[in-house]
Amino acid sequence: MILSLDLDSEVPIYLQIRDRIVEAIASGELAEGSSLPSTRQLAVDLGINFHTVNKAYDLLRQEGLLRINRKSGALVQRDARTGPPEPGFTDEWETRLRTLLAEAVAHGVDHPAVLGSCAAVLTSFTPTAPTAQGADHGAEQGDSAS
Amino acid sequence: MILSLDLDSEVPIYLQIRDRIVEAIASGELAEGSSLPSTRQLAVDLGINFHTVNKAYDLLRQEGLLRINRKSGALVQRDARTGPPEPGFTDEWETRLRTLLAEAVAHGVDHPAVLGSCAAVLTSFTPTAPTAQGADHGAEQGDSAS
DNA sequence: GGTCTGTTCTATAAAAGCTAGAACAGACCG
DNA sequence: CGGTCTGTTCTAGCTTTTATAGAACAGACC
Repeated sequence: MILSLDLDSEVPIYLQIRDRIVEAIASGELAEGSSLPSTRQLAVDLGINFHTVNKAYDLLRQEGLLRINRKSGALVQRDARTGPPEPGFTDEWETRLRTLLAEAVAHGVDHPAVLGSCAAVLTSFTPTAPTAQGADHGAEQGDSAS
Repeated sequence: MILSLDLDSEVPIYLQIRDRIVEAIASGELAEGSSLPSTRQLAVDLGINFHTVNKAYDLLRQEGLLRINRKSGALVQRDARTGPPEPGFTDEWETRLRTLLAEAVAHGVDHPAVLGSCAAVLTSFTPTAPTAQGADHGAEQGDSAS
C-alpha cells in the first residue's frame, strides 16, 4: 500500500491519506480484512508525524471503514461486498452529492456529461471486471513519489 | 429566493448560502441574469451579519458563478446553458467526485445504485424539462463493466 | 438630500484545524 | 527479562477559519 500525497496541497495531509485509503477500498485494492501499515511505519514512509496518520486512521474508524486493534493494528472492516451501508450514511452522502453535482451543472456541464463522469469514475474502480474476458487494459496508476 | 440554513450545522453559514445558490442555479431556479438580494438585505432576512453573506457572494464570484456590480448588485453570471465550464474546473471537480463516489462504494453501495443516485439528483435539478436533450433516459445504462 | 448599494479597511473573539512531543500500557520476540 | 513494536492518551503550540462588528467611502437612485 503505497500512497502519494502532496504536501503543498490545500487538502490536509490526514484527509489525503483518508481519501486514498477510501479509494483503495472502493477499487478493491484493499479488501476486507486487509491490514494497513502501522501509524508509525506509514508516518516514516511518508516523512510526516505519526499523529497525522493516526488521525486519518481514526477518521476511517469513525466512518466504519477500519477496525483498529491494539494487537493486529488497522484492518479494513468494510468493503464493497460487505453489505449495504449503515443507516444514516446515505442521507448525508446524497446531500454532498447533490451539492457537488449542482456545481458541475451550474458551471455548464450538461446532465449526460455529468452522468458520464460518474460512470467513468465508477469504471475506474473496477480495472478488471470479473465477467469480462476481452479487454484487460490495466489502469495505469502505480505512482509513488513520497 | 428564500433559502433556509441550519445555524447548528457543522457547515459554515457562508458555505451553506453558497451551496444553496449553486443548487438554485443548477436547478434553473436562478437563471443567468437573475438578480440576488443585496448582502445587507439577505443578511437581515437570515438574521446574520452582512459580512457573512458578502463572503458567500464573493466566493461565488471567484468561482465565476456570480457577477457583482456596484450598480446592479449580484447577478447570476453562469447558467446550465451558458456553455462549457472554464478550463481547470473539470479536473479539480472530478477529483472531488472520485473521492465522493469512492466513499459510497467503500460503504457497500453497488455501482448501479451509485449511478442511480447521481441520476436522481440530476433529475431533481430539472422538475420540468421542456428542452430535454436526452437527459431523462441518460441514467439507463446499468453498470459499466463488461 | 437621503438612502440604498457594493467595497474596503480594521478588529476581535471564539472555534476549529493541524501538527507535534511525551509518556503509558499491552503485545510480541529473541 | 529486556528491547521493541504497537495503539492510546494527554498536552500543547500554532495557524487558520469563522462570524461578527464598526466605520468609512463612493456610486446609483428616487
